[in-house]
Amino acid sequence: MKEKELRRSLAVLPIGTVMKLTDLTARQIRYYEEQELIMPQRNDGNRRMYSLNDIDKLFEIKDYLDEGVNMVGIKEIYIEKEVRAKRQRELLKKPLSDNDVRRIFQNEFLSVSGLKNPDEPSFNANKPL
Amino acid sequence: MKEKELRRSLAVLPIGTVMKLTDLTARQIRYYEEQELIMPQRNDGNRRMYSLNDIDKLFEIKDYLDEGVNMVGIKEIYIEKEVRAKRQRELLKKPLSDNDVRRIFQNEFLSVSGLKNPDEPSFNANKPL
DNA sequence: AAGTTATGTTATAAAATCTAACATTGCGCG
DNA sequence: CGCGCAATGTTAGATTTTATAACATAACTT
Repeated sequence: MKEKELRRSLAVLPIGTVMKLTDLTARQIRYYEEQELIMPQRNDGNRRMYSLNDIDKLFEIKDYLDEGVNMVGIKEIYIEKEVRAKRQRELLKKPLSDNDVRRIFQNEFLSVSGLKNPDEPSFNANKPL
Repeated sequence: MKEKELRRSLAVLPIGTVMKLTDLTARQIRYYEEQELIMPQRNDGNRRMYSLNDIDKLFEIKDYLDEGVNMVGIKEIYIEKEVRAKRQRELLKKPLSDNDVRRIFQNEFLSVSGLKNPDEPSFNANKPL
């Protein structure tokens, strides 16, 4: 699946196409970039070029906004996501120790039972960080 | 797989992107269109917009040209291909009669044995049609 | 040698995008 | 209520990309 990942991350779409696909305005798309939610590449002439992954992310952003999450919240969500992804990558490298397994199991259990996961910082979009 | 087909046929790429992906010049890409080998869509502003299928086809065209096939030859190849595809679509609709099966088997046999397939018209790129 | 094919090159016009600034709208809050 | 900020709209002017069309050319065919 390395091939597919590469394709999805190829920056081949100009902003006009992205507008049509996502039903967002250029202003919105550039604003989300300003907020560092997406980082499109630039071509030789300084035009923004987007990948399919960028498209996916824009749809996600749209959904979050519809749900009432603000920019800061969305940023926070992606930071968390990245932290988790990195942790996951680490796990894939080294096999788990018994201790890791216990810790992971405990976290899972707490999450499922509806208790607060100590790893998941509380977050309120309307209160400043 | 209907979803994937749709995505592959979505016209989302401007010619600049296609140039980079295929390593063809704009002149070449437009010329192949003039020859009716590809038919990109146009956006509201009359700019050509290409799909992933178009990209695939351009790579194929490149390969044929490298092999020494000329435009007329490539056109012929695609006409044949389309005929076959259409026939295939028909087959998928109605179950085969015993006669169909025999005929198909025989054609397969002739092809594999290196004999001329009566269905495949002889074609010489350097002779006029 | 002349014609044809595939491609290069150039000029001119139109469309798409960029940045930056100012405008507007809706919402939380003292 | 009225202020302030967040998200988005709008506009202007510059730059880049693409379109069409015409003419040029190199390599083949005949």
